[in-house]
Amino acid sequence: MHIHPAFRATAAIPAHKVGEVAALLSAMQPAAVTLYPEGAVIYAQGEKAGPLYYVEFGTVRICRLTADGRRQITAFHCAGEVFGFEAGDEHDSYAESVDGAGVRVLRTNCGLQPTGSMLMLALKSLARVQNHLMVLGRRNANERMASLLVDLAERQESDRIVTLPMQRNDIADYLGVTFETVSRILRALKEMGIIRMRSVSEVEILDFVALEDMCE
Amino acid sequence: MHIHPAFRATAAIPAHKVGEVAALLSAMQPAAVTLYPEGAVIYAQGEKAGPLYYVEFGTVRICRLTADGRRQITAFHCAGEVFGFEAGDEHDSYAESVDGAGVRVLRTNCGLQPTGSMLMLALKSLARVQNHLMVLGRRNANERMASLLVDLAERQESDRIVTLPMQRNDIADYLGVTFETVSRILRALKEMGIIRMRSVSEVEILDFVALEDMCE
DNA sequence: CGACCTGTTGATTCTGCTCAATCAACGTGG
DNA sequence: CCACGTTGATTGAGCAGAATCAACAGGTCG
Repeated sequence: MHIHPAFRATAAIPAHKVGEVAALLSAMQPAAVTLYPEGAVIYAQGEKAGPLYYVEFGTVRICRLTADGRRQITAFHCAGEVFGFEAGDEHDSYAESVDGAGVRVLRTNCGLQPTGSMLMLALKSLARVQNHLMVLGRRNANERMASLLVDLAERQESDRIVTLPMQRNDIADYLGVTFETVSRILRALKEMGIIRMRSVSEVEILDFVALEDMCE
Repeated sequence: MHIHPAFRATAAIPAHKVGEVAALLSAMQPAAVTLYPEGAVIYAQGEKAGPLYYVEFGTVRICRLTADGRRQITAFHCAGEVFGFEAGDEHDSYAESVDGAGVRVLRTNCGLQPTGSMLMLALKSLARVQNHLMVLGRRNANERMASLLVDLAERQESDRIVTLPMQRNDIADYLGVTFETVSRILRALKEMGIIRMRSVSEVEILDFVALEDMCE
Protein backbone atom coordinates (compact mmCIF):
# COMPACT_ATOMS: atom_id res chain seq x y z
CA MET A 1 0.00 0.00 0.00
CA HIS A 2 2.53 2.53 -1.13
CA ILE A 3 0.14 4.78 -3.04
CA HIS A 4 -1.12 7.53 -0.83
CA PRO A 5 -4.83 6.95 -0.30
CA ALA A 6 -5.77 10.44 -1.36
CA PHE A 7 -4.60 9.70 -4.84
CA ARG A 8 -6.38 6.45 -5.34
CA ALA A 9 -9.68 6.43 -7.14
CA THR A 10 -12.40 7.11 -4.63
CA ALA A 11 -15.13 4.52 -4.51
CA ALA A 12 -18.35 5.75 -6.01
CA ILE A 13 -21.02 6.25 -3.41
CA PRO A 14 -23.88 3.87 -4.13
CA ALA A 15 -27.02 5.57 -5.35
CA HIS A 16 -29.26 4.15 -2.63
CA LYS A 17 -27.17 5.80 0.03
CA VAL A 18 -27.28 9.33 -1.23
CA GLY A 19 -30.90 10.06 -0.43
CA GLU A 20 -30.98 9.03 3.17
CA VAL A 21 -28.16 11.26 4.29
CA ALA A 22 -28.69 14.22 2.03
CA ALA A 23 -30.93 15.99 4.53
CA LEU A 24 -28.49 15.45 7.33
CA LEU A 25 -25.56 16.57 5.26
CA SER A 26 -27.18 19.79 4.20
CA ALA A 27 -28.54 20.50 7.66
CA MET A 28 -25.17 20.14 9.30
CA GLN A 29 -22.84 22.08 7.08
CA PRO A 30 -20.27 19.34 7.00
CA ALA A 31 -16.67 20.26 7.44
CA ALA A 32 -13.99 19.56 4.86
CA VAL A 33 -12.87 16.01 4.26
CA THR A 34 -10.17 14.84 6.63
CA LEU A 35 -7.89 12.13 5.34
CA TYR A 36 -7.07 9.35 7.76
CA PRO A 37 -4.23 7.13 6.55
CA GLU A 38 -4.36 3.38 7.03
CA GLY A 39 -4.68 2.53 10.71
CA ALA A 40 -5.19 6.09 11.91
CA VAL A 41 -7.50 6.59 14.87
CA ILE A 42 -10.57 8.70 14.15
CA TYR A 43 -11.79 8.71 17.69
CA ALA A 44 -10.58 6.80 20.71
CA GLN A 45 -12.32 4.77 23.36
CA GLY A 46 -13.22 7.03 26.29
CA GLU A 47 -13.00 10.16 24.17
CA LYS A 48 -15.85 12.63 24.48
CA ALA A 49 -18.53 11.79 21.95
CA GLY A 50 -20.74 14.21 20.10
CA PRO A 51 -20.17 14.72 16.42
CA LEU A 52 -21.17 12.25 13.77
CA TYR A 53 -18.92 11.31 10.90
CA TYR A 54 -19.62 10.82 7.23
CA VAL A 55 -17.43 8.51 5.16
CA GLU A 56 -16.54 10.19 1.89
CA PHE A 57 -14.36 7.35 0.61
CA GLY A 58 -12.51 4.36 2.03
CA THR A 59 -13.54 2.19 4.94
CA VAL A 60 -13.72 2.70 8.69
CA ARG A 61 -13.80 0.07 11.42
CA ILE A 62 -15.52 0.42 14.78
CA CYS A 63 -13.77 -1.64 17.44
CA ARG A 64 -14.01 -2.59 21.05
CA LEU A 65 -11.49 -4.40 23.26
CA THR A 66 -11.90 -6.82 26.12
CA ALA A 67 -9.81 -6.41 29.22
CA ASP A 68 -7.45 -9.15 28.07
CA GLY A 69 -6.96 -7.65 24.65
CA ARG A 70 -9.34 -9.53 22.43
CA ARG A 71 -10.82 -7.23 19.82
CA GLN A 72 -14.27 -7.22 18.32
CA ILE A 73 -15.03 -5.12 15.29
CA THR A 74 -18.66 -4.16 15.62
CA ALA A 75 -19.00 -2.56 12.21
CA PHE A 76 -17.32 -1.52 9.01
CA HIS A 77 -18.47 1.71 7.43
CA CYS A 78 -18.05 2.37 3.72
CA ALA A 79 -18.41 5.43 1.55
CA GLY A 80 -21.72 7.19 2.03
CA GLU A 81 -22.36 5.91 5.54
CA VAL A 82 -22.57 7.76 8.84
CA PHE A 83 -21.03 6.56 12.09
CA GLY A 84 -20.21 7.85 15.55
CA PHE A 85 -23.49 7.29 17.39
CA GLU A 86 -23.04 6.92 21.09
CA ALA A 87 -25.52 6.52 23.92
CA GLY A 88 -23.41 8.11 26.63
CA ASP A 89 -21.23 11.17 26.40
CA GLU A 90 -18.13 9.06 25.89
CA HIS A 91 -17.25 6.72 23.08
CA ASP A 92 -17.10 3.16 24.34
CA SER A 93 -15.83 2.01 20.98
CA TYR A 94 -13.05 3.46 18.89
CA ALA A 95 -12.92 4.14 15.18
CA GLU A 96 -9.98 3.64 12.85
CA SER A 97 -9.34 4.05 9.18
CA VAL A 98 -8.99 0.68 7.52
CA ASP A 99 -7.44 1.62 4.24
CA GLY A 100 -7.06 5.35 4.12
CA ALA A 101 -10.45 6.93 4.49
CA GLY A 102 -11.82 10.37 3.86
CA VAL A 103 -14.18 11.48 6.60
CA ARG A 104 -16.27 14.58 7.18
CA VAL A 105 -17.26 15.68 10.64
CA LEU A 106 -20.95 16.52 10.96
CA ARG A 107 -21.47 19.11 13.65
CA THR A 108 -24.59 18.15 15.49
CA ASN A 109 -24.52 21.09 17.87
CA CYS A 110 -25.80 18.88 20.59
CA GLY A 111 -28.08 21.50 22.02
CA LEU A 112 -30.34 21.58 19.02
CA GLN A 113 -33.14 19.15 18.52
CA PRO A 114 -32.09 16.07 16.64
CA THR A 115 -33.50 15.73 13.19
CA GLY A 116 -35.60 12.86 12.02
CA SER A 117 -32.86 11.76 9.68
CA MET A 118 -30.53 11.43 12.63
CA LEU A 119 -32.94 9.03 14.27
CA MET A 120 -33.30 7.18 11.02
CA LEU A 121 -29.56 6.75 10.67
CA ALA A 122 -29.31 5.55 14.24
CA LEU A 123 -31.99 2.99 13.48
CA LYS A 124 -30.06 1.88 10.41
CA SER A 125 -27.05 1.31 12.61
CA LEU A 126 -29.22 -0.60 15.04
CA ALA A 127 -30.61 -2.83 12.31
CA ARG A 128 -27.17 -3.54 10.96
CA VAL A 129 -25.80 -4.47 14.37
CA GLN A 130 -28.81 -6.64 15.15
CA ASN A 131 -28.26 -8.47 11.92
CA HIS A 132 -24.65 -9.04 12.80
CA LEU A 133 -25.70 -10.25 16.23
CA MET A 134 -27.63 -13.01 14.52
CA VAL A 135 -24.57 -13.90 12.47
CA LEU A 136 -22.31 -14.15 15.51
CA GLY A 137 -24.82 -15.98 17.66
CA ARG A 138 -26.20 -18.57 15.31
CA ARG A 139 -23.93 -19.04 12.31
CA ASN A 140 -20.85 -21.15 11.78
CA ALA A 141 -17.66 -19.85 10.27
CA ASN A 142 -18.61 -20.58 6.65
CA GLU A 143 -21.92 -18.83 6.98
CA ARG A 144 -20.30 -15.85 8.67
CA MET A 145 -17.88 -15.39 5.81
CA ALA A 146 -20.70 -15.80 3.32
CA SER A 147 -22.75 -13.12 5.00
CA LEU A 148 -19.82 -10.72 4.94
CA LEU A 149 -19.29 -11.33 1.23
CA VAL A 150 -22.97 -10.83 0.47
CA ASP A 151 -23.02 -7.71 2.59
CA LEU A 152 -20.01 -6.24 0.83
CA ALA A 153 -21.39 -7.22 -2.56
CA GLU A 154 -24.57 -5.30 -1.84
CA ARG A 155 -22.72 -2.28 -0.55
CA GLN A 156 -20.41 -2.28 -3.53
CA GLU A 157 -23.35 -2.89 -5.83
CA SER A 158 -21.68 -5.75 -7.59
CA ASP A 159 -22.52 -9.42 -7.42
CA ARG A 160 -19.43 -10.39 -9.39
CA ILE A 161 -16.37 -8.74 -7.94
CA VAL A 162 -16.07 -7.86 -4.28
CA THR A 163 -13.14 -5.93 -2.91
CA LEU A 164 -12.02 -6.65 0.62
CA PRO A 165 -10.64 -3.35 1.81
CA MET A 166 -9.63 -4.81 5.15
CA GLN A 167 -7.09 -7.52 5.86
CA ARG A 168 -7.67 -11.01 7.24
CA ASN A 169 -7.16 -9.93 10.81
CA ASP A 170 -9.95 -7.38 10.54
CA ILE A 171 -12.29 -9.84 8.88
CA ALA A 172 -11.57 -12.31 11.66
CA ASP A 173 -12.27 -9.83 14.41
CA TYR A 174 -15.46 -8.79 12.69
CA LEU A 175 -16.70 -12.36 12.25
CA GLY A 176 -15.61 -13.54 15.66
CA VAL A 177 -13.15 -16.15 14.39
CA THR A 178 -9.37 -16.34 13.99
CA PHE A 179 -7.57 -15.14 10.89
CA GLU A 180 -6.41 -18.68 10.17
CA THR A 181 -10.04 -19.70 10.01
CA VAL A 182 -10.74 -16.89 7.56
CA SER A 183 -8.02 -18.24 5.31
CA ARG A 184 -9.34 -21.77 5.53
CA ILE A 185 -12.89 -20.72 4.79
CA LEU A 186 -11.88 -18.77 1.74
CA ARG A 187 -10.07 -21.85 0.54
CA ALA A 188 -13.13 -23.99 1.22
CA LEU A 189 -15.34 -21.58 -0.72
CA LYS A 190 -12.85 -21.71 -3.57
CA GLU A 191 -12.86 -25.51 -3.56
CA MET A 192 -16.64 -25.47 -3.61
CA GLY A 193 -16.49 -23.38 -6.74
CA ILE A 194 -18.36 -20.52 -5.10
CA ILE A 195 -15.64 -17.90 -5.29
CA ARG A 196 -12.31 -17.30 -6.96
CA MET A 197 -9.58 -15.01 -5.65
CA ARG A 198 -8.37 -12.57 -8.25
CA SER A 199 -5.92 -11.24 -5.73
CA VAL A 200 -5.59 -11.36 -2.00
CA SER A 201 -8.16 -8.61 -1.64
CA GLU A 202 -10.39 -9.21 -4.64
CA VAL A 203 -13.00 -11.90 -4.62
CA GLU A 204 -14.80 -13.00 -7.75
CA ILE A 205 -18.18 -14.44 -6.88
CA LEU A 206 -18.94 -17.40 -9.11
CA ASP A 207 -22.15 -18.52 -7.42
CA PHE A 208 -23.90 -15.67 -5.69
CA VAL A 209 -27.02 -17.71 -5.00
CA ALA A 210 -25.01 -20.29 -3.10
CA LEU A 211 -23.57 -17.54 -0.94
CA GLU A 212 -27.00 -16.12 -0.25
CA ASP A 213 -28.31 -19.56 0.64
CA MET A 214 -25.58 -19.87 3.21
CA CYS A 215 -26.65 -16.78 5.07
CA GLU A 216 -30.42 -17.11 5.11
CA MET B 1 -47.40 -20.94 36.02
CA HIS B 2 -51.02 -21.25 37.05
CA ILE B 3 -51.28 -17.88 38.73
CA HIS B 4 -52.46 -15.33 36.26
CA PRO B 5 -49.66 -12.82 35.73
CA ALA B 6 -51.88 -9.87 36.45
CA PHE B 7 -52.15 -10.98 40.03
CA ARG B 8 -48.51 -11.50 40.70
CA ALA B 9 -46.51 -8.77 42.31
CA THR B 10 -45.24 -6.44 39.63
CA ALA B 11 -41.52 -5.88 39.64
CA ALA B 12 -40.57 -2.46 40.88
CA ILE B 13 -39.18 -0.29 38.13
CA PRO B 14 -35.60 0.63 38.97
CA ALA B 15 -35.12 4.26 39.85
CA HIS B 16 -32.49 4.92 37.19
CA LYS B 17 -34.93 3.99 34.47
CA VAL B 18 -37.74 6.31 35.39
CA GLY B 19 -36.08 9.55 34.36
CA GLU B 20 -35.03 8.69 30.88
CA VAL B 21 -38.43 7.66 29.65
CA ALA B 22 -40.60 10.06 31.59
CA ALA B 23 -40.55 12.65 28.83
CA LEU B 24 -41.44 10.13 26.22
CA LEU B 25 -44.20 8.66 28.30
CA SER B 26 -45.84 11.98 28.97
CA ALA B 27 -45.44 13.14 25.39
CA MET B 28 -47.08 10.10 23.97
CA GLN B 29 -50.16 9.60 26.07
CA PRO B 30 -49.50 5.94 26.54
CA ALA B 31 -52.39 3.55 26.20
CA ALA B 32 -53.57 1.26 28.95
CA VAL B 33 -51.44 -1.70 29.95
CA THR B 34 -52.01 -4.77 27.82
CA LEU B 35 -51.29 -8.07 29.48
CA TYR B 36 -49.43 -10.61 27.40
CA PRO B 37 -49.42 -14.09 28.96
CA GLU B 38 -46.33 -16.27 28.82
CA GLY B 39 -45.29 -16.86 25.22
CA ALA B 40 -47.77 -14.45 23.68
CA VAL B 41 -46.65 -12.61 20.57
CA ILE B 42 -46.51 -8.83 20.95
CA TYR B 43 -45.60 -8.19 17.36
CA ALA B 44 -44.66 -10.59 14.59
CA GLN B 45 -41.89 -10.65 12.07
CA GLY B 46 -43.01 -8.88 8.91
CA GLU B 47 -45.73 -7.00 10.73
CA LYS B 48 -45.97 -3.29 10.04
CA ALA B 49 -43.82 -1.41 12.50
CA GLY B 50 -44.52 1.97 13.99
CA PRO B 51 -45.43 2.19 17.63
CA LEU B 52 -42.98 1.78 20.46
CA TYR B 53 -43.73 -0.31 23.51
CA TYR B 54 -43.10 0.31 27.17
CA VAL B 55 -42.66 -2.61 29.57
CA GLU B 56 -44.70 -2.02 32.69
CA PHE B 57 -43.82 -5.33 34.34
CA GLY B 58 -42.48 -8.70 33.32
CA THR B 59 -39.97 -9.45 30.57
CA VAL B 60 -40.08 -9.36 26.79
CA ARG B 61 -37.79 -11.13 24.33
CA ILE B 62 -36.88 -9.87 20.86
CA CYS B 63 -36.17 -12.76 18.49
CA ARG B 64 -35.10 -13.49 14.98
CA LEU B 65 -35.06 -16.78 13.09
CA THR B 66 -32.75 -18.18 10.46
CA ALA B 67 -34.20 -19.90 7.42
CA ASP B 68 -33.48 -23.29 8.96
CA GLY B 69 -35.14 -22.48 12.24
CA ARG B 70 -32.30 -21.45 14.50
CA ARG B 71 -33.36 -18.66 16.81
CA GLN B 72 -31.36 -15.77 18.14
CA ILE B 73 -32.73 -13.61 20.91
CA THR B 74 -31.29 -10.17 20.32
CA ALA B 75 -32.54 -8.62 23.53
CA PHE B 76 -34.52 -9.03 26.71
CA HIS B 77 -36.48 -6.05 27.93
CA CYS B 78 -37.45 -5.64 31.54
CA ALA B 79 -39.80 -3.31 33.40
CA GLY B 80 -39.17 0.32 32.60
CA GLU B 81 -37.60 -0.27 29.19
CA VAL B 82 -38.80 0.68 25.73
CA PHE B 83 -38.62 -1.56 22.67
CA GLY B 84 -39.97 -1.79 19.16
CA PHE B 85 -37.45 0.32 17.24
CA GLU B 86 -37.24 -0.63 13.61
CA ALA B 87 -35.32 0.84 10.69
CA GLY B 88 -37.74 -0.15 7.96
CA ASP B 89 -41.49 -0.05 8.01
CA GLU B 90 -41.70 -3.73 8.87
CA HIS B 91 -40.48 -5.57 11.92
CA ASP B 92 -37.67 -7.91 11.03
CA SER B 93 -37.67 -9.28 14.54
CA TYR B 94 -40.59 -10.44 16.59
CA ALA B 95 -41.40 -9.78 20.24
CA GLU B 96 -42.88 -12.19 22.75
CA SER B 97 -43.76 -12.11 26.38
CA VAL B 98 -41.36 -14.23 28.37
CA ASP B 99 -43.20 -14.60 31.61
CA GLY B 100 -46.43 -12.67 31.39
CA ALA B 101 -45.65 -9.06 30.73
CA GLY B 102 -47.60 -5.85 30.94
CA VAL B 103 -46.92 -3.58 28.00
CA ARG B 104 -48.12 -0.11 27.04
CA VAL B 105 -48.23 1.00 23.43
CA LEU B 106 -46.67 4.41 22.87
CA ARG B 107 -48.28 6.09 19.94
CA THR B 108 -45.57 7.86 18.05
CA ASN B 109 -47.86 9.37 15.40
CA CYS B 110 -45.18 8.81 12.83
CA GLY B 111 -45.84 12.09 11.09
CA LEU B 112 -44.65 14.18 14.00
CA GLN B 113 -41.02 14.99 14.54
CA PRO B 114 -39.31 12.48 16.74
CA THR B 115 -38.36 13.71 20.14
CA GLY B 116 -34.88 13.78 21.49
CA SER B 117 -35.76 11.15 24.03
CA MET B 118 -36.75 8.84 21.24
CA LEU B 119 -33.30 9.17 19.74
CA MET B 120 -31.77 8.67 23.13
CA LEU B 121 -33.70 5.47 23.69
CA ALA B 122 -32.72 4.21 20.25
CA LEU B 123 -29.10 4.89 21.13
CA LYS B 124 -29.50 2.99 24.39
CA SER B 125 -30.76 0.04 22.40
CA LEU B 126 -27.83 0.40 20.05
CA ALA B 127 -25.34 0.46 22.90
CA ARG B 128 -26.90 -2.58 24.48
CA VAL B 129 -26.81 -4.56 21.25
CA GLN B 130 -23.24 -3.53 20.53
CA ASN B 131 -22.26 -4.74 23.93
CA HIS B 132 -23.93 -8.04 23.29
CA LEU B 133 -22.18 -8.26 19.96
CA MET B 134 -18.90 -8.21 21.82
CA VAL B 135 -20.12 -10.98 24.08
CA LEU B 136 -21.15 -13.22 21.20
CA GLY B 137 -18.09 -12.50 19.11
CA ARG B 138 -15.29 -12.71 21.64
CA ARG B 139 -16.42 -14.51 24.77
CA ASN B 140 -16.59 -18.17 25.65
CA ALA B 141 -19.62 -19.81 27.16
CA ASN B 142 -18.65 -19.15 30.79
CA GLU B 143 -18.04 -15.49 30.13
CA ARG B 144 -21.31 -15.17 28.25
CA MET B 145 -23.27 -16.55 31.17
CA ALA B 146 -21.37 -14.32 33.55
CA SER B 147 -22.21 -11.25 31.52
CA LEU B 148 -25.88 -12.13 31.50
CA LEU B 149 -25.88 -12.57 35.27
CA VAL B 150 -24.10 -9.27 35.81
CA ASP B 151 -26.46 -7.56 33.39
CA LEU B 152 -29.53 -8.92 35.15
CA ALA B 153 -28.08 -8.08 38.55
CA GLU B 154 -27.66 -4.47 37.50
CA ARG B 155 -31.12 -4.27 36.02
CA GLN B 156 -32.65 -5.82 39.09
CA GLU B 157 -30.50 -3.63 41.30
CA SER B 158 -29.30 -6.51 43.38
CA ASP B 159 -25.86 -8.04 43.53
CA ARG B 160 -27.03 -10.88 45.74
CA ILE B 161 -30.12 -12.49 44.28
CA VAL B 162 -30.84 -12.54 40.57
CA THR B 163 -34.08 -13.86 39.18
CA LEU B 164 -34.02 -15.51 35.79
CA PRO B 165 -37.45 -14.75 34.35
CA MET B 166 -36.71 -16.78 31.22
CA GLN B 167 -36.04 -20.47 30.91
CA ARG B 168 -32.84 -22.22 29.83
CA ASN B 169 -33.85 -22.33 26.21
CA ASP B 170 -34.22 -18.56 26.11
CA ILE B 171 -30.93 -18.00 27.88
CA ALA B 172 -29.26 -20.30 25.37
CA ASP B 173 -30.69 -18.53 22.35
CA TYR B 174 -29.68 -15.20 23.82
CA LEU B 175 -26.12 -16.30 24.54
CA GLY B 176 -25.67 -18.21 21.31
CA VAL B 177 -25.12 -21.60 22.96
CA THR B 178 -27.27 -24.69 23.57
CA PHE B 179 -29.47 -25.09 26.61
CA GLU B 180 -27.38 -28.05 27.72
CA THR B 181 -24.38 -25.77 27.78
CA VAL B 182 -26.30 -23.30 29.92
CA SER B 183 -26.95 -26.05 32.43
CA ARG B 184 -23.34 -27.13 32.44
CA ILE B 185 -22.07 -23.62 32.90
CA LEU B 186 -24.37 -22.96 35.82
CA ARG B 187 -23.05 -26.13 37.38
CA ALA B 188 -19.48 -25.02 36.72
CA LEU B 189 -20.15 -21.65 38.34
CA LYS B 190 -21.66 -23.45 41.31
CA GLU B 191 -18.62 -25.69 41.63
CA MET B 192 -16.38 -22.65 41.50
CA GLY B 193 -18.30 -21.23 44.43
CA ILE B 194 -19.39 -18.19 42.46
CA ILE B 195 -23.12 -18.79 42.53
CA ARG B 196 -25.68 -20.92 44.29
CA MET B 197 -29.07 -21.88 42.91
CA ARG B 198 -31.87 -21.13 45.34
CA SER B 199 -34.29 -22.55 42.82
CA VAL B 200 -34.20 -23.21 39.13
CA SER B 201 -34.87 -19.55 38.41
CA GLU B 202 -33.20 -17.85 41.35
CA VAL B 203 -29.46 -17.38 41.45
CA GLU B 204 -27.65 -16.31 44.56
CA ILE B 205 -24.43 -14.55 43.66
CA LEU B 206 -21.72 -15.48 46.12
CA ASP B 207 -18.82 -13.76 44.40
CA PHE B 208 -19.96 -10.82 42.32
CA VAL B 209 -16.44 -9.61 41.68
CA ALA B 210 -15.49 -12.93 40.13
CA LEU B 211 -18.45 -12.66 37.81
CA GLU B 212 -17.50 -9.14 36.81
CA ASP B 213 -13.94 -10.22 36.18
CA MET B 214 -15.20 -12.84 33.79
CA CYS B 215 -16.94 -10.31 31.61
CA GLU B 216 -14.40 -7.50 31.41
C1' DC C 1 20.00 -9.19 0.36
C1' DG C 2 17.71 -9.79 4.67
C1' DA C 3 13.99 -8.36 7.89
C1' DC C 4 9.38 -7.99 8.33
C1' DC C 5 4.61 -8.43 7.55
C1' DT C 6 0.62 -10.72 5.81
C1' DG C 7 -1.35 -14.72 4.42
C1' DT C 8 -1.60 -19.80 3.88
C1' DT C 9 -1.35 -24.42 5.40
C1' DG C 10 -0.67 -28.36 8.61
C1' DA C 11 -0.95 -30.86 13.22
C1' DT C 12 -2.96 -31.04 17.45
C1' DT C 13 -5.99 -29.56 21.18
C1' DC C 14 -10.09 -28.23 23.19
C1' DT C 15 -14.56 -26.04 23.61
C1' DG C 16 -19.08 -26.62 22.92
C1' DC C 17 -22.52 -29.41 20.05
C1' DT C 18 -25.19 -33.62 19.23
C1' DC C 19 -27.41 -37.42 20.73
C1' DA C 20 -29.33 -39.65 24.48
C1' DA C 21 -30.65 -40.98 29.14
C1' DT C 22 -32.39 -39.52 33.47
C1' DC C 23 -34.75 -36.72 36.80
C1' DA C 24 -37.95 -33.54 39.01
C1' DA C 25 -42.16 -30.91 38.91
C1' DC C 26 -46.67 -30.63 37.53
C1' DG C 27 -51.20 -31.75 35.65
C1' DT C 28 -54.61 -35.16 34.24
C1' DG C 29 -57.57 -38.90 34.50
C1' DG C 30 -58.82 -43.28 36.36
C1' DC D 1 -54.53 -41.58 45.84
C1' DC D 2 -51.71 -43.27 42.26
C1' DA D 3 -50.29 -44.20 37.35
C1' DC D 4 -49.20 -41.77 33.41
C1' DG D 5 -47.78 -38.22 30.19
C1' DT D 6 -45.59 -33.85 29.51
C1' DT D 7 -42.28 -30.35 30.01
C1' DG D 8 -38.03 -28.31 31.54
C1' DA D 9 -33.59 -29.17 33.53
C1' DT D 10 -29.55 -31.90 34.33
C1' DT D 11 -25.94 -35.00 33.15
C1' DG D 12 -23.04 -38.13 30.29
C1' DA D 13 -20.46 -39.92 26.03
C1' DG D 14 -18.69 -39.10 21.75
C1' DC D 15 -17.87 -36.00 18.02
C1' DA D 16 -17.06 -31.85 15.12
C1' DG D 17 -15.66 -27.32 14.32
C1' DA D 18 -12.77 -23.87 15.31
C1' DA D 19 -8.73 -22.43 18.19
C1' DT D 20 -3.97 -22.87 19.07
C1' DC D 21 0.64 -23.71 17.94
C1' DA D 22 3.86 -23.90 14.39
C1' DA D 23 6.03 -23.85 9.93
C1' DC D 24 6.42 -21.72 5.62
C1' DA D 25 5.55 -18.76 1.36
C1' DG D 26 5.27 -14.41 -0.97
C1' DG D 27 5.66 -9.54 -1.18
C1' DT D 28 7.50 -5.08 0.43
C1' DC D 29 10.78 -2.14 2.14
C1' DG D 30 14.83 -0.92 4.58
